[in-house]
Amino acid sequence: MGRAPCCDKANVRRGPWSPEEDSALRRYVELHGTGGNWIALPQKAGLKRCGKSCRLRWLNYLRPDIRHGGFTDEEDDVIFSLYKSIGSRWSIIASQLPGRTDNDVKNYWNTKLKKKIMAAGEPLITKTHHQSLSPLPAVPAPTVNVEVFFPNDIENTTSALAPVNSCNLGYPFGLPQLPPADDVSASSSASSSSIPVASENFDDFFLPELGFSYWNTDLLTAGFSSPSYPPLMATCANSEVEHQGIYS
DNA sequence: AATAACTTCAACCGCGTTGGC
DNA sequence: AGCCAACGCGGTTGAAGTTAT
Repeated sequence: MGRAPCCDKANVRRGPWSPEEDSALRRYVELHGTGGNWIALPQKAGLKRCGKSCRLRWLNYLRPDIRHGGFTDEEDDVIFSLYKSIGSRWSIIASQLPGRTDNDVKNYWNTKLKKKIMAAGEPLITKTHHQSLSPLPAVPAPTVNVEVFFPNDIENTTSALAPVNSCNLGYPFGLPQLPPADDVSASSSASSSSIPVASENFDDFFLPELGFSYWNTDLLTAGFSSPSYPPLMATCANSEVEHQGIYS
């Protein structure tokens, strides 16, 4: 037995959205918000559409902050860099590109950027999502020292040495929230004596063969962040692994 | 001008995750 | 703790548009 369908397919419209449907959905969301319930929304908005379809249409096309049009070279760089690091995790990649959706980034990668990069002779070495989450038992959880620099930001440039017992070096899921301009506590924490304690899952994320394009989420949470991010440069070294790189 | 081949991207599908009960 | 509805995501599809022959 398969999964139950999310809606009654016989009684919902499918395929491309008409301008009338777009304006009905836009008007409803602008007046009432989504109410946190996409399933109930189409009926309230007078649409013969599946809630899932409404959600997708809003998120990928109708949202006011969506950017349409071609990708810039800077965006290309971000996509390629992140794809190399984390693979096809499009929602995370898109979250670093204001106004772009995961669907946009995915389509752009699959139809244009991948070909462009291959034509340029760049190797497309990456990890799939599942591979990147697989433990690597060959790498023992080490004690590491992490040194942090913010080359473009005087406020945060103070390098900080943060000894941690084990380190979940991972791509910074949820990039650091920028502290308010008058909030000095976040930026000063990077150089304070308050050492963040990393979590236990070092080998969940550590991919030594890719170099240090990974970062410790706990350190970011603790305030190792910069308004000028990227680039963020860091070194990570211990007796068994040593990496240095620039995230950009 | 016709049409085949190719490209683009909006939309769909189904699975994993989350959160409320 | 377990169930289940809803959400969110990544992979895939297919219609529409564009280019080549």
